[in-house]
Formats: sequence, C-alpha cells, structure tokens
Amino acid sequence: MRIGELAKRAGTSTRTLRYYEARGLLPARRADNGHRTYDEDDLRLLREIRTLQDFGFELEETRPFLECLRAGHPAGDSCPASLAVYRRKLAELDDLIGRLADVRDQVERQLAGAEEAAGGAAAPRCEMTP
Amino acid sequence: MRIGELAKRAGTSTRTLRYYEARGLLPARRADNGHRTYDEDDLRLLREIRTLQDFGFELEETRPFLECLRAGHPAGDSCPASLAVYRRKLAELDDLIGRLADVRDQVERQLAGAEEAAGGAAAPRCEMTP
DNA sequence: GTATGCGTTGACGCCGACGTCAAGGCAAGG
DNA sequence: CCTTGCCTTGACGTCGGCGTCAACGCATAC
Repeated sequence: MRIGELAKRAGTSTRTLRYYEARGLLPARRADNGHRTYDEDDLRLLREIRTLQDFGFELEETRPFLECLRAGHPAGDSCPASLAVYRRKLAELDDLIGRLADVRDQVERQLAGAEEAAGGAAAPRCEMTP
Repeated sequence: MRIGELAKRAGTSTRTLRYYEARGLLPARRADNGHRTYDEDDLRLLREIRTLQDFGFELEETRPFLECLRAGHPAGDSCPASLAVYRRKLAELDDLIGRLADVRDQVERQLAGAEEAAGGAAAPRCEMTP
C-alpha cells in the first residue's frame, strides 16, 4: 500500500503521513523506486493516532500507544506508559474543565449584571407586557 | 504617561502595548519627540483588555468593550455589542466544556478498562495483600 | 565626553499540526 | 510522443499573542 491509499483509508492526507514519519511516529518502508510502503499494521497504528488526536492528545502523547502496539500488545493502552498518559490527560482535563467552568460562571454573572443594568435603565417596568 | 510606565502599572509589556496599538485596540497620542503618550483612561481600557483576556477572550472580542468605554459608558459591558460577545462566549464555553467532559469520560473509561485488563492479567488475585 | 536609560521602528522566532505550492521523477495508457 | 496520475523532497504559510533581537535617537547624570 502506498501513501495515497493509506491516507484515503484512514481519512487523512499524505502530508499528514509524511509529517508523522518526519516526527518518527509512523516510519515507512520504501519500495525500490523510493515510494513509501505501508501495510495493515501501519493502518492500525495510524488509526490509533487519529483516535487519540480526536481526544485532544498531542502527537507526542500518542507515542507510548504506538510503541505498545509495536511491541505486540493487543491494544495501544495495554502498557503502563500509556496508562500514565491517560492519567495525566485525565488530570489535565479535570483541571481545564474546572477552570473553564469558573470562567463560564464569571461570564454568566457579568452578563446577568450587565443585562440587569441595561434593562433597569432602558425598560424599568415589570415584564408584564400583553 | 509613557509606554513603559503604563506597561508597568498594568502588569504587561511594552511590546504588548505596541501590539495592541498596531491592532487598533489601544491607539496612543504622540509627544513631540514621537514617544507614545497615555492617560488614566488608557490604563482603564488596558485593564479591560487584560481582564477579558484572562477570561479567554480573543483580542478582537474585546473591541466592543473598548468602544463602549470610549463612548462614555460606565462599564465596558454596558453596550449591546458587549452583551452579544458575552452570550456568544457563554455558548462557546458551554459547548467546549461539554465536549471536554465527553472526552474526559471516554478517557476515564478507557483507563478503567485498560487498568482492569492489566491488573487482571498481571495480578489476577484479589487485592488482599498483607 | 559618555554611560545609562528611556523611547522608536522593523523584522524574525515561537508553538502545533499540518496546508499548499514548487519542481521534478517514473509508469501506464492513448 | 504526450498526458495523466501517482510519487518524491524542500520550503514557506497559517493562526494568536506576543518575545526577542537589531540598530538607532534623544536626554539626563556624572
């Protein structure tokens, strides 16, 4: 399988695959003419990357999962290093979500206050409009 | 007040102020020698920018608040355009937080499953270790 | 005079994950 | 022979919000 087919089957671009190779994430064998050659295992690895990327993992964070699969384990998260990434990500997510929730509440309060101020000045009557 | 003092009083950098000016957010008067000159109102505007930035607003999103203040309103969020930004941001935050929460749960489930698989294979006994 | 400290503009660097264009090679089909 | 279509490497562009030089000017203090 050449790069174009792999890209199509994984729903990504050839540029992306070359980028992954340059980053050492998904190295490719070469045919005699220099063309990159991939097999079904590469497709599996690529899908692992894409799945994790969809979860918001950085490329570097997917590396342990790939190494785990290459080591012959049934799943990318069958290795301690992968679990460590999961836990780190979980903590990051909790932290981020917590901060965003705080911001959300502050913005909501600001909005409520500003709406009240505007409504109170522009339409000081009660909202009993027929 | 010159750029250095304003930067110091707002806890930012001169580079940042020049950047804001280039973006048209915080234009500066000029002294005879070409030096930027700011007053207390500019400090107020700058603080408005910084506060919104801390909330995760993009620079462009702070513009309505600045225009509102420049128009003489008591607060940056006293104008409809600012309220619209608040509402948009609130919706964005809700959406983002929701998606992150989904991801968080998926990661947690993956982690739980992988931990169970690993624990079950490597230490299949119950955790009654003395 | 000169060292210090403020200011000025211009321009490149950074981060992440690629997109996009350039210039070329090689193979099959008409 | 020429086109089409796949591939190659290399290199610059993107986005946001600045950081970090570079090279210079002007002013005050010593």
